[in-house]
Amino acid sequence: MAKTAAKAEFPIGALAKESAVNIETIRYYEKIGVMPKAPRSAGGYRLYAPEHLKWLTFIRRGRELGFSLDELRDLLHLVDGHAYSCAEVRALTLDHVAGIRQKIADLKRLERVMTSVASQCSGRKIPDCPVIDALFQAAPATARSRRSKTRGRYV
Amino acid sequence: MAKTAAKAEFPIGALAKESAVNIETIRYYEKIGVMPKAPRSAGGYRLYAPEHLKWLTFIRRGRELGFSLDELRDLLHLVDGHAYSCAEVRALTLDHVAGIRQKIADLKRLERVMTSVASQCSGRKIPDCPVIDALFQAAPATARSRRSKTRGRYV
DNA sequence: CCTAGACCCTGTAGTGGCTACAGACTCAAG
DNA sequence: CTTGAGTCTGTAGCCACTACAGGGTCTAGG
Repeated sequence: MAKTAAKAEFPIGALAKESAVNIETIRYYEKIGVMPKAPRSAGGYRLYAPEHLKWLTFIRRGRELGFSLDELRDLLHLVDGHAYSCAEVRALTLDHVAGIRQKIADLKRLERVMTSVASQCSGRKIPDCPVIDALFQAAPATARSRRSKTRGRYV
Repeated sequence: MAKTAAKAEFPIGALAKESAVNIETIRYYEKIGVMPKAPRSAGGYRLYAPEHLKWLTFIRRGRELGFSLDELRDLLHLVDGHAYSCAEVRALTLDHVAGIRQKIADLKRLERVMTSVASQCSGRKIPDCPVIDALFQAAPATARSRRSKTRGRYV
């Protein structure tokens, strides 16, 4: 446990448990450069320090709040270099909120359509279902269906 | 235009234009069995009839309403065999609506968190941003973060 | 010292729903 | 017969993981 090493190193399994992030995901994060490369033991095991846990927690939280790994990488580089201003970060965040609002609006529209269509269902065993009919009709214009960047289907 | 063929056959490009679905996507749909295999011309071109357009419109609409291709395949097989009851379809639809509501709720929660965090930003150029601080803190329990089936990140 | 078993390693392939290419072929008009 | 638009197949890429296979390492107990 104490050899020549720094304070309190731990292997990837412990980091996974602490952070509630999968081992494979951690390795993946390292591979794509979202997590820094961990130093290795003589046998090739990754060795982590508390900073890594903070870093990973940041990523997990960010993912939960809907940031992409790309965005988080940028954010982390900003933070790591202490070169960020609160205004920068807020701008990024508000951008993000705008995206979320858009998604909520889209989903609400969807909910309205689906509900109204389903409510017309008779429940009888005939091939005359309004849901099916609705699906056979082309959509009315579908405005705003290609927003750059936020191109995910999210549904 | 009229050889020995049936009424009004057209190639994939026309179908793509009519349906507003990409050519590649149509071929992909055929490959994975969501679209039926189209008959071919002597030279190997796919030939489509109006039924195919209806079928594809159904898929596009369904996708816009958030059905997965799997769900649509089932739906289409039901419809194609005329074996569906309106009740069956309604059940599937309402299930779907429930999923949408869940997503809306999640996104609203997200929006609230992000907005409140961003609103605390001073805009000054110091390394003391509440967004960053929030990201460094572990999430509070994160209840309901693993709902089977609806496992997409949707954000 | 040896062994068992828990842990870790790399690399590859799969998920969903497409999109984008390369390189070859077909078709219709001039 | 040529030209150029359209089409063909097959493969690889996107995102953010997840799930293996087939090996190596570490450590506690005998």
